[in-house]
Amino acid sequence: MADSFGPPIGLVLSQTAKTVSRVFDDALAAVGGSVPIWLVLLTLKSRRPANQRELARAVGIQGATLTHHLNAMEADGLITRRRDPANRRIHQVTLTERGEELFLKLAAAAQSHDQRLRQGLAPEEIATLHRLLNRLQDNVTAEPPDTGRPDGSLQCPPENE
Amino acid sequence: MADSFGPPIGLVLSQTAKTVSRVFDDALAAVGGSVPIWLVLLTLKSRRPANQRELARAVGIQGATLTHHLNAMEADGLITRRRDPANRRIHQVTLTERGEELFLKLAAAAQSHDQRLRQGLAPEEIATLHRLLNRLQDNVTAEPPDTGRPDGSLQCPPENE
DNA sequence: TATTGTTATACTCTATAACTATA
DNA sequence: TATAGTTATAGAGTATAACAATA
Repeated sequence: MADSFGPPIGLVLSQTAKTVSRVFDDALAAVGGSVPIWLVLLTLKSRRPANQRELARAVGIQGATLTHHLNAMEADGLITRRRDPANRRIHQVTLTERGEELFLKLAAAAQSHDQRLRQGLAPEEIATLHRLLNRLQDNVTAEPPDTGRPDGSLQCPPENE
Repeated sequence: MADSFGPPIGLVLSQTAKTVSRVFDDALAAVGGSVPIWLVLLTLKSRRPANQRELARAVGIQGATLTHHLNAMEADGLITRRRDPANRRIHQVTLTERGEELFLKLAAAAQSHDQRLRQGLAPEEIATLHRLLNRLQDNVTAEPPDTGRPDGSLQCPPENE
């Protein structure tokens, strides 16, 4: 593993993300939210997706998984789903007053979390970090080397037991 | 959120980690493993922890969670648990032949994954990435700012080295 | 009583497959 | 038949609380 130069970056990356995510989870939970809720609200506010599939894709989850979250959010009075009169298959997702309020709280928590993360880092360092992280993502999404799957479409017969 | 300078790094970090982790998961699954299994095997091989608590802490999970994984791994014939004659409370975890074999396969997959990740990145850039990621982790583990958790518990668990 | 680990239970996030309803 | 979304089900990973065994 430490073959080329140093510990596996994948390991460092996932451990860092795990630690940081837990703190973020706690911060969002402290004001009554969660990461999926935050991402859904953020996407609704910032991107105004035309339908749920688009929303799911933007959040990075499957449609059924999104439904799962939307059910909970609707039960909590954060959103409403109305059918589009023009195309009644489409459910238009809208934030309620409570949803807007929670969005603000979560946004504040997210921003505070981000400020904390940025402590002691110069803007150029942040930019470098972005660039390097994007590079990792590109490395892994483009051209599968051998064993992996590119976008999850192919199912390599696993040698699971 | 894009208040200070650019998109939240926490978001970029978690999205990158998610994408990269999924590819890594697939790579490990393709040879019959998983991330927790890999971390357990790797820790056993590299650190020879004295007991399960130490192992759990090194992997970054709770003791009960570790038991969960060890049960599955023992059922799969990857490890054995024997009581330490000197202190019969302690279960000594040892890799079986199959465990050693799987370790090698997972190590190869992990290394291949890591090489893929490093593509197009100079050693200095990798080093910079490590430094920046560690900084993020430190920022988040040291001195909690204010937003506590609802149950009032303290948040400084991992200490993942 | 303290320590080590297990069992029982449950939660969150995720996914796939089958289904309903529209078009 | 194709598209949008839901329901049903499942599985992985994690956690807490209560417990047993040992010291």
